[in-house]
Amino acid sequence: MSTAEFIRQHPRSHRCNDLTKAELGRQVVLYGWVHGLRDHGGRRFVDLRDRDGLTQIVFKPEVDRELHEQAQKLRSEWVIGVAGAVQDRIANGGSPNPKLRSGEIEVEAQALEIFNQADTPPFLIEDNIDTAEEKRLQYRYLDLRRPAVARRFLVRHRVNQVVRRYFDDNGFLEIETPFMVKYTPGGARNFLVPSRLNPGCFYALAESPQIFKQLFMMAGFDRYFQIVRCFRDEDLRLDRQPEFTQIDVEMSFINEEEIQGAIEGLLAALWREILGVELARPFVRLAYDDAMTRYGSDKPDLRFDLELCDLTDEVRQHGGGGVALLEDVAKGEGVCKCLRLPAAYALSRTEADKLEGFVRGMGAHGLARVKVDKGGAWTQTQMAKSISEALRLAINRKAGAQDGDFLFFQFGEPKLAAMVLGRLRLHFGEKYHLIKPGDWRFAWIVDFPLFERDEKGQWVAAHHAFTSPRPDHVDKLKSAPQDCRARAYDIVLNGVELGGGSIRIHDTAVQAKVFDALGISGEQAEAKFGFLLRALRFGAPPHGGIALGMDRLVMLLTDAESLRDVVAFPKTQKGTCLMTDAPTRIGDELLTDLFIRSAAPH
RNA sequence: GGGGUGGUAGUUAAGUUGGUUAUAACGCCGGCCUGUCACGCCGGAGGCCGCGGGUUCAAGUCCCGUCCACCCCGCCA
Repeated sequence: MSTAEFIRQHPRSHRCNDLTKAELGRQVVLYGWVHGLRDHGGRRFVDLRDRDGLTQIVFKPEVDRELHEQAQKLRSEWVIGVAGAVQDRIANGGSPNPKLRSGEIEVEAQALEIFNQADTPPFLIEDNIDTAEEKRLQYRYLDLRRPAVARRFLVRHRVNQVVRRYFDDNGFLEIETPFMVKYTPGGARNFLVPSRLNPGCFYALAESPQIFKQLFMMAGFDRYFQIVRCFRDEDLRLDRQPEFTQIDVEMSFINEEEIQGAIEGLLAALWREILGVELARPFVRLAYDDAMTRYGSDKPDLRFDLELCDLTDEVRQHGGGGVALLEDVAKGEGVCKCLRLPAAYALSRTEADKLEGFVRGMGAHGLARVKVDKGGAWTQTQMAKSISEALRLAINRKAGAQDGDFLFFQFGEPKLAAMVLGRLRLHFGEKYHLIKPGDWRFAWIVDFPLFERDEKGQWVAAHHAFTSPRPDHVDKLKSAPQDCRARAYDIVLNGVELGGGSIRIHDTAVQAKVFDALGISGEQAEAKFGFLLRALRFGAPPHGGIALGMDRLVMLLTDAESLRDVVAFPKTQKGTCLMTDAPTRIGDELLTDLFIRSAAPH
């Protein structure tokens, strides 16, 4: 029988996970891949797999001798169709398999069609394999067959559907924005697309729909969302791909609370429908400064304590306490921060020494530490000997140091000191298993600075140039930019930044003041964002929005270790696709058509 | 651009101070097996030790370079 004939005579009736005792006695047709084979001579078992699950097929010589013979030829990953009867495993003299949804039944084969044979796959199509990711990416279509991997994409699909239904129910319009947009310098690097029709000109691939979604508000669309691909030509990380998906949202006539409420509603719907978990709302709000001070991060993992403390004041009051390392802090340069590891978490001296290398890898100059002894004395390092008693006692008091605790210190540049201890905190959280599974700690990080200094000391927008300052800070834009706070917010979950957004500037006068504070001239602003500024003058509603990292969301919902696990065809750290070999060199003839000459070394 | 980890049968790993024929498990191939589901038993095949150079009587092992993958910093509003 030909494939076409078999499919015509035996159209698929079920998927592998559909069959349970409810279908006993039914004639069914299943299509799928040979997942496993067990040959007992007189009984041949095949585990048939499709995207949903497994069903056991049994071939019996007394039912059809020829079919039973044919089954001997089957091999892993062959593609077959089977028609037969659903039977009770126990009644057939077997035993149920509690690991399978279909584990109480099996299908007694009465017709078999081999649609395709298969080479032996380079790795097993099973959940718990230990194969290098390199190999898995090279044969991604095989990796995607593995049930644990496939499951993540079924969840990803569910997320898409829940998001669409939620926003539709709440009056949001889903409208696409262009991928090929005008290049604007600053921010993330853009991928460029040459314009054949406009020699020497390039489009940029949109790093986000930011400006377009604001223009939707000016168009009066009021509430917008989009599940949209974004492109950034930056270095990759565990949680960063050059193309990624955002759930992009913008609303008019609202404030921070309304946007945050809408997103909390969305996340609650997702957690309810995907995980069956009811989230407590509203989420915690945490000021940026508090997050940095207490957790050393603007995306703190709130599932465990081990908070940092700031010792800058103590060090200054005691003039550095005779510790050479603290002299700069005492003179007013930089900060002194401390992480206390309670005695309950056993850390050997060797392990403590090794942490030095761990923090140096993050750019720290070193890791000063002491061990607290009885009565608040310090031991183990030079700093323990040289410090004045007064400062030592002051630090013990501030840090709450007890006998047997370790204290780890960072001095100097505030952000680096916070980051290093923040990462050390995460390291301890992991090392001592302080995180319990199934704990979802959402938080809104608020009161962000409006500006930050770039490497040249220039003030730049911390979020982006259209972020609204707090109304009471507009007067300080020029005089005290470091004190200006933005109407911006990040949503953080378990130490992962899920997304961020802001209330935008809708007032041309305020926008001009922000540009002025950023040192952007009227002409520069006009050249870069002229169309947006013009739109502001034609009746812009108060508006604001947010974008959520959709891939990261799925990563958290599926407990994936990497963003690559939830992207169907991800790129490697060098931005290549191991399956297709993209990107490739392009010949001169083709480049000539695009008016491009490559300067790459050959 | 910088720091780190790794690369040995199809896969995952072991491989001592440089030494004779490079091991194992799983997978694969052949045979047996009527209730398995990580089936079991018997037998077998399978290697450019990432690539290039160097040291040496001798290199999977030591040295230099390079490529690839991963983690981190910078970068990413």
